[in-house]
Amino acid sequence: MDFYSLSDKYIEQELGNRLKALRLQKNITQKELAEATTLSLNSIKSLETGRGKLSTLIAVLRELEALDHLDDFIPEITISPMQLAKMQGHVRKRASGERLKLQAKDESEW
Amino acid sequence: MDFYSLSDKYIEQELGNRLKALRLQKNITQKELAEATTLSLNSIKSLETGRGKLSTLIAVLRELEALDHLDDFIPEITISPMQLAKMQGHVRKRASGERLKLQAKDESEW
DNA sequence: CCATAACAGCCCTATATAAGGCTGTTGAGC
DNA sequence: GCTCAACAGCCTTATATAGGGCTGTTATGG
Repeated sequence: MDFYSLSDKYIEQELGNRLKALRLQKNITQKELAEATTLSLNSIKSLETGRGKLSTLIAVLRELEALDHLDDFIPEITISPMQLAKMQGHVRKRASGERLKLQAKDESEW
Repeated sequence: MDFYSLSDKYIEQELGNRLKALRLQKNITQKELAEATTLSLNSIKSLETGRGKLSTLIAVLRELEALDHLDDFIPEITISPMQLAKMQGHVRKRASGERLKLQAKDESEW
């Protein structure tokens, strides 16, 4: 699946669809999920349409027992000994110096 | 990494930290990232402290070229031919019938 | 050591999500 | 086919995030 060819909105909706599919696979109702997470039914419904906050997502993932792959998603950056040596043991805390120019998103609808 | 033993807040913060590390690895400033995503500097800063919306996260991941692992994170549910046969070709659209009881979160601070 | 860009953290206002309720639709089980 | 729980969608109010600005701190390059 190549997400880069898809719009942000589409990805959000797809994420919502998958959360719903995950819930149904476990045969849990939206109401039950709301109660288990102490969130409102509306928040669960919104999340399954792709909207919502990070905190909502994480609470739901925990209840759906789907937090496991968070590590693959946004991996912890591990600095190899070689890299660390090259940086003389110094870990960068700010971006600086010459950088690639990122192109800003244009006006076209995403 | 066992996320289930960690609080939601901690996980959110950890996620923010990793996004920041990812950005620094690419030597991009928060301001550059804000411009590239057409988000505000404040939104980027908030995201890196673990707060924010799903839409913000996805926009940033796209710019950091980190959308790839979204699939592993919340995989598309693929129904095996055997399962599909067991369900007689019917895909469940609602939770129903007998279900496990989920325990609601108690008052203790997460 | 010095100058400065990168960043954290606060402010205020605009906007979107969260919560709670209510109505209409539909799929699952009988 | 019927019934009713599960769900979608809309409304209102409360709350959190987004946007923009400003100040103080500090990592980084010179």
